Amino acid sequence: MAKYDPDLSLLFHALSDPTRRAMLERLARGPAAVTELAGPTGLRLPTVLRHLSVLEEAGLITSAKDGRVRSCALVPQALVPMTDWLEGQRALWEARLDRLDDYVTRLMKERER
Amino acid sequence: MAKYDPDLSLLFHALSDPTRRAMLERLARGPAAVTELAGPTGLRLPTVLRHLSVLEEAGLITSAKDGRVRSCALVPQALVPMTDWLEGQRALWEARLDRLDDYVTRLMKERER
DNA sequence: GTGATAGTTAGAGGAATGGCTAAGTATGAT
DNA sequence: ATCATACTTAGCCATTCCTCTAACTATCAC
Repeated sequence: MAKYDPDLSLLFHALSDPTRRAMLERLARGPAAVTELAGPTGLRLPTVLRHLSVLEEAGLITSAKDGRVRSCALVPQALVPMTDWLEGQRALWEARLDRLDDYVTRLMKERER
Repeated sequence: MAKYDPDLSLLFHALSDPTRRAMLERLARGPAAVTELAGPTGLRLPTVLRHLSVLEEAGLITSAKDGRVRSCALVPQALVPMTDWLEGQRALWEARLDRLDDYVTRLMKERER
């Protein structure tokens, strides 16, 4: 089992860091240069660059250099594999929740007698 | 910025490992004991236990001991914070995609003249 | 109580992560 | 040509992660 899906792992890992999520939230308002993304984080540039490369390797952002400025932007479709997986799970999990409800309900009815 | 939301970080981190995702997928088919979860992974028990505790600390599963067997089960609502965040982002990202489309369309119309 | 079963705890080791400084390169402005 | 800006690269350090072995505890079955 557990044939590993590098895509999902990279994606979930990329989102597991609050700094990176904050960067994505900033980028949701439009493309931005590296320095601009660094600003609110309080982190040094090399550190920020590492975070950006994690995001880029996960396919969540693209970046291109224009003159001496590197501009970063979201890759909108990038969330799809994750939302698909979560959606699939949610469906199954809720089915289980229903069965649990049934079970509890049945238990309580037993008690009432 | 980046006021950190430990919840989301724990959740995304928990899902970033293929072994843990496989365990969740197994649990989606119903509760299971530790040894049963360990089986398909090929990992040693202490390793499996560590994965389970990551899942449990993220709030994705619960476990309870009955006799000498520990039974693990999903916590169905646990995915909600993640899907909420992703849904919020998706909305913003797609808005950006629309604007990009607009932009490209406009560019192409300019070219046509 | 003996032995097998199902976890559990403690600890070690190597790789990956997240942060830094220091020193580089490339480009725009004067 | 000089200087400031905007990254970029290289390397260090502490911590966390994933996995293991070895030894332990707690049931259950005889």
